[in-house]
Amino acid sequence: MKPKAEISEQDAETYFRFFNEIGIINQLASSRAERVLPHGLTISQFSVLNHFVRLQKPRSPLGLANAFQVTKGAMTNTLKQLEHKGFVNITPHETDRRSKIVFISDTGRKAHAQSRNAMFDFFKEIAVHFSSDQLDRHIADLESIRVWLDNNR
Amino acid sequence: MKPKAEISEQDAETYFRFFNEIGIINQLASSRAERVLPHGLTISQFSVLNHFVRLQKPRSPLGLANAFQVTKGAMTNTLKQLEHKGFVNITPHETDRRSKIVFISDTGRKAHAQSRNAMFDFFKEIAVHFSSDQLDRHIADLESIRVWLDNNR
DNA sequence: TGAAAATAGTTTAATATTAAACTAGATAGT
DNA sequence: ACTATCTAGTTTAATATTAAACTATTTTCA
Repeated sequence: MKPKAEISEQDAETYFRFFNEIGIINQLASSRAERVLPHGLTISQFSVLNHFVRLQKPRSPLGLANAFQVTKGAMTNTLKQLEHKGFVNITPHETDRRSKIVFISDTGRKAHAQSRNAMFDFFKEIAVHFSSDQLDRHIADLESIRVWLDNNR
Repeated sequence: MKPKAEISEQDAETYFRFFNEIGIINQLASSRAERVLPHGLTISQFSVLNHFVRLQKPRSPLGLANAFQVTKGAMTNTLKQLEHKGFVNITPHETDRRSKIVFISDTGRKAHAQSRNAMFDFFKEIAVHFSSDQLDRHIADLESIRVWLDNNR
């Protein structure tokens, strides 16, 4: 049995507001980001490109689905669109014929660079009002909450 | 022309991570909350009930849509389901025949009370690891970011 | 007062997502 | 080696959402 802390109505209100603010920020920031991204890229699609540019390694569809906490079906859809746009190459796995290997293409890299510029512009606008230091102060807590939620779902 | 701050790659990384953590937290917390809510209530539906219990005043569908930053169409859908479950009453506006007035019903209040208990249990689990004070420290900044995003979309 | 513009709500088509069923291929235990 | 189980990926049906078209009223103002 999991331990439970006692909390007051006040406390509950705080938790509720916290998740509420998070929900609205997510909605507003996502729709803004998708409006500035080129080639009709969604956040999901951009995230996959970004993953490859940062990690510099191919990955299976399932590996990507796990990395982004989405279902395999959702990743099938995202990859289908990236492939259709020519931004990733999908090849069969050498030995395991159930599996596939995905990697970013050269045009994909270009699209990623453009996307990053667009995001930069958005961030610059934010930066006028909220410094990266200011946001950085929140990240450690956000991360540990995210990890806890992930381990306790 | 909007002013833009100069930001570094590092800074951009911070902004990106911030919104990324927010996105994942939102996803995990929402799905967890919807799993514990009774009567198959979604977050959207619960939020509407919660609004009425806190504010104690009827409201038009459009007023609700604006309060929750969703489209009128989305609110039509949410209200249709709440009405179907018997949790809200929807009556025509006395004088303006384009408009409607929505208010929570008695069974709606009961469902809300149950929902609140379920949320409480969830919050209690979180509270073992993250105090309301700890989360409270983030709320002011989150709120001002939310407000800025809302005014600058 | 009458026409044009605005407002409230619904409907429609499109989209991203999930859970669950399904297919094909790999692995493990007897 | 055979069978049962597991794994990778796709497909399907359902859902919540948005933007845009549409209907019905109300308001504005010339």
